[in-house]
Amino acid sequence: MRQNASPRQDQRDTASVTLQDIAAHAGVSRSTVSLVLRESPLVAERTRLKVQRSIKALSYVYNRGAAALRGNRTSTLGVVVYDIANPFFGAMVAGIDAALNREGYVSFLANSEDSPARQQRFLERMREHSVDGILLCPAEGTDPGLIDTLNNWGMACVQVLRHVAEPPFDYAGANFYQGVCQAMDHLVRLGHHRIAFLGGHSEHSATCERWQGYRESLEHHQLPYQRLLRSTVTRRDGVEMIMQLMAESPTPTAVICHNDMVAFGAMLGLKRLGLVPGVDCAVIGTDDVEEASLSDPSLTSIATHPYAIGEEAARLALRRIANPEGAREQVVLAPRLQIRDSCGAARPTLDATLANHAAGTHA
Amino acid sequence: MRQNASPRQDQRDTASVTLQDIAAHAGVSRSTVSLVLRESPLVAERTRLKVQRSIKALSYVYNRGAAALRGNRTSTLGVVVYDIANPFFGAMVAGIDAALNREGYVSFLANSEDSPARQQRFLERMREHSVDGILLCPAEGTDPGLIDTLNNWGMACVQVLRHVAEPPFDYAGANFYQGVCQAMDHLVRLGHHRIAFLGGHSEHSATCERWQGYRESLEHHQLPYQRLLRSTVTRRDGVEMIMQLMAESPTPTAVICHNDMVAFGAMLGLKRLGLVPGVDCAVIGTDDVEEASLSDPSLTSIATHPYAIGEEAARLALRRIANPEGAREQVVLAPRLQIRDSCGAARPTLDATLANHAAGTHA
DNA sequence: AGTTGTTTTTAGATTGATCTAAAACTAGCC
DNA sequence: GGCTAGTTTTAGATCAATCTAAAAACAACT
Repeated sequence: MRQNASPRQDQRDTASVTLQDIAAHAGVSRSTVSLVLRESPLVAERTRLKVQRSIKALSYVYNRGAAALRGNRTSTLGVVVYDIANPFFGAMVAGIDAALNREGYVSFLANSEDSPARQQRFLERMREHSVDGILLCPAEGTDPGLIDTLNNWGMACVQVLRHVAEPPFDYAGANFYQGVCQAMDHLVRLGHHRIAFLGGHSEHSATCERWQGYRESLEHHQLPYQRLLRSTVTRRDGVEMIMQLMAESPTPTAVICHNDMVAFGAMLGLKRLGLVPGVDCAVIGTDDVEEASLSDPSLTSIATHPYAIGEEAARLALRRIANPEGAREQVVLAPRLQIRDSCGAARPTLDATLANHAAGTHA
Repeated sequence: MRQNASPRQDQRDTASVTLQDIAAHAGVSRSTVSLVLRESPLVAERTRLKVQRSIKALSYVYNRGAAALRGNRTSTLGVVVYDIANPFFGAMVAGIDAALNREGYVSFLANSEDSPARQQRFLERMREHSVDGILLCPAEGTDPGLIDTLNNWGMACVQVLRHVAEPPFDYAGANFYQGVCQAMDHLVRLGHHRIAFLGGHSEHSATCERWQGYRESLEHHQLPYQRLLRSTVTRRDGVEMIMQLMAESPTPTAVICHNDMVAFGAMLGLKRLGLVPGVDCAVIGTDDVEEASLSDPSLTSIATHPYAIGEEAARLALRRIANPEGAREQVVLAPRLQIRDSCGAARPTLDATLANHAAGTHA
């Protein structure tokens, strides 16, 4: 390919200008050019400039594949989420992308659709591509041993949002426990006594933490009413669960939802029943997605900051890659209760409505 | 690394079992093993089995980086979107992922945030990683020459949803023109005469196509009322635009929105004004995102099938990679008008409302 | 057995960077 | 000028695969 090195033909196989070519052009060795590229302090200022001029002149393109073969960094990362169509994950991926971009890293993305088999296939492919690390939102049913396996494969692995492995692991997520407690405190302060919790997959850490927050809060405030409905976490589930609850007796006066999708569903369900969210029943969501401020009524939500979680997870992965044997870290962001209209804090009619409901059931 | 080849130590640097090792174990040459891996018909059945047994026994991992260096396929693709937090793009990326996964390809994802500079940086990085192709939703303000540049770089480039280049190019998207015409026809059939169009960035192909559909449809149906509001395309924009329109005289009796987010905003704006979407003003969205069926009222929407577009775009890219000189293709999916409650088709009160409005203004 | 024609297999070069260890320069000093 | 110490530069091996062209194995014919 090099033999036809006519001086001006940079249109087709521009792609194959190599270190050797630069070296020849600048009158130095291949090794020197390599050092310049990697900004080594070893090379003298004069040669550095000379080489950089040649690099420009020949419009050289760094071949990361070749570099990765000899070196042991690919500057690539794998990202696994289980539902990329969910705007929460979209925001998280945007955060990951921004943080990696700053450091010259680039990421493969896979959507596991919560299938451990799909997840496994992707991870094996990542291994073939020798990524430096993995950001993993583990699919439901992921074997806890997977994290160790990944480490043995020589990839840094940061679990995000959910975790499945045994304690010393890298993790980035939100403090869901604390978030639910804040929401509970707020509702109790508003005078609610019958508070239900809607949704959650199964025994995931992220679900457990929320449920634990709910249960401990009930205990702490000595509330006897307890209603915890498990389900998948779509808008549709929200509709169905609220309808079920409202058919029971006594009905709850407030519900906290696993995420905002469920909360939107719950509000819609209330409307279908002719009830007013925030008046007849308070609704609090989790995540504070953009739509929360624009729904009717606007949704009170436990903000979990997906973009920031993505950034933190990416940064942690880069730290682990730089120092594989360092102590494992857990980055847990504090949530913030974003108060809006759906929990009725702003409505004067609420108290009366609550009193009404309460009268029908409890002493 | 090979020197300490103790027979049983497969825990740490398992990662470095190489073709050479397999060859030694199976008693054949490196070349033969390579042929087996690539499922070449040249190798005899017996040796093939023998080699495959050795591959299993040593738990070999294919090194795609090394293969890419010598060969000329990396089995990787770059995907550029401008807003991954938008569920529409989430669904599209899920479609891409599914289609690539089937063919053993894997994709780098970048979020350009509609910045041509960010987009450019990512594409240069992709070039360094020598991806086989790019799926590009061009950022606003992308230089039309970019597509040729990418082709000169030796990457297949498929534009998705928007296109900026001169005619012979690869593209996958929806027929937005046709979608808007369908919506217009439907509204006219319901008796609407004053139909506005809400939203659209600037001179993107995807926006132009919609506006053209709107304008030509007005002409075709000989409707004198024309109101086309440009804006970014968030829920908030929908609120603002509908409020502006409803303050004018005459007011529209129906609006078609650039996407579902704008439509949700428009419905919310109507409610804030004390009006009922689908009764006082019909609202039609575009995309048919999952939430459309669950809003209040449920939203009539021009379904554009993002998942399918993603799949088609990925498949087209793979075709182009297999045959770089083949004729360029445009895959344009037909939209389908998903009729629900927000355009009032189901409400008996609509006609009266329309008559009412019409009386106030026209002959 | 020798020739021909397939079918299999292989040695050795190649891809484009990095690494190691040594060589080639400097400058400073006796 | 010779010697040391420090700074720059470089040759050559290396990473793990693929490719090319030729060799080896085998079968089928005279």
